[in-house]
Amino acid sequence: MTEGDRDLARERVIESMERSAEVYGLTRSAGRLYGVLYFADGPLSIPELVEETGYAKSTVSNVTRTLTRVGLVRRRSSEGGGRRVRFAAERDVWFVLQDVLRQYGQREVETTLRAIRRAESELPDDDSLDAVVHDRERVEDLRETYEDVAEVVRLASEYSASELREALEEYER
Amino acid sequence: MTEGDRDLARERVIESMERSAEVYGLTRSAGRLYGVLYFADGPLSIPELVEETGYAKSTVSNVTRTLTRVGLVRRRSSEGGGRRVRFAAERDVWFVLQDVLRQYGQREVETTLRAIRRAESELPDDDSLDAVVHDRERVEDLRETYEDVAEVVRLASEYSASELREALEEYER
DNA sequence: CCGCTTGTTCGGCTCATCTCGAACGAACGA
DNA sequence: TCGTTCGTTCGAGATGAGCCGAACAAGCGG
Repeated sequence: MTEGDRDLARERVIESMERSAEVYGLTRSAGRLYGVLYFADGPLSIPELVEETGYAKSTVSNVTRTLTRVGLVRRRSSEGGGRRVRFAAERDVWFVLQDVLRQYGQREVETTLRAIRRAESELPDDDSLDAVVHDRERVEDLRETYEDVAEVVRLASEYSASELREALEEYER
Repeated sequence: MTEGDRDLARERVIESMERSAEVYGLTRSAGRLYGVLYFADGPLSIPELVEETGYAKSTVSNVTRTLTRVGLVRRRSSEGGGRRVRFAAERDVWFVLQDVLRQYGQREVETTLRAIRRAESELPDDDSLDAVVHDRERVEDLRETYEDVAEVVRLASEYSASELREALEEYER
């Protein structure tokens, strides 16, 4: 029966989305909801998602909100005049990953970089103390690496996946 | 007093390491332990780490093990013949990030890719069913993007931070 | 106006995780 | 040999997150 095969294949992918969601700091339920929406024919309402996933209505409501907030899902409110809210998955996966890169990667790296720079500027200038010189070197190393990383993340979030791939494949050290 | 300033600056950086640790799926204590080791003059033993961080001995024991397992810390066992175990931070931050990229990023992406490919091959060939064609397209899109991503992660984990930066800065679309 | 459906919010339950203290095994020095 | 120090392991307590059911607000149709 091909219907069962299709469901099985779909289920496999959705399960891997559950795992991915955890990696990105979301819940497994968020991964599943996104997966169901990803394969859905059109936007789905909350009751439909409840039917499809088995989660409680309140869970679906909360999770869809966070999914919407982080940009993985678009909220198509009240199409057709009804009060019914419908959700559609952002199906461009690279776009989603770019968003993660910006919202998590970039923010995280730049926050760290700020902390490092601030620490560096607050270190006393006393070059006679070995301990201070020692710390200064350590912090400097950190800063240099993080500056590179921040720039890499920034640039990476501006290219498409295939462009990135090309850029790295063409690069000769 | 410059001693206080130095401690403050160090504390700032360590706190940002605590946050980073959380992002990488570790605990705050792991971030702090790593930070203390990062600035330490030499390898530290567990009692010294207890003294420095205020954590219980058992906590330090457990956390240092996971830090060692993921490669952020090296275990210098029994130097000088003593039973005392000493820990040293892997101070090359980019090396650490590369490891994260490989162990988490690459593994995660490739696992997902495998799941997608498997799903694709298990989808029935029945082209008369719209639903199947529909799913096949969806899965194909996923696969193409993830193939690019997997390659990008693989390549990225082979270059240094500055090389990566250069590769992206030089790239003209 | 009333019933029905939809979506949100709130409190509570469960389960996992982090941390601790205590107990234990091991090695070293006196 | 005995006491001390070090590192690991175990069970327990606390904290937080995820999920649920119930109650509530908001529209819509009869």
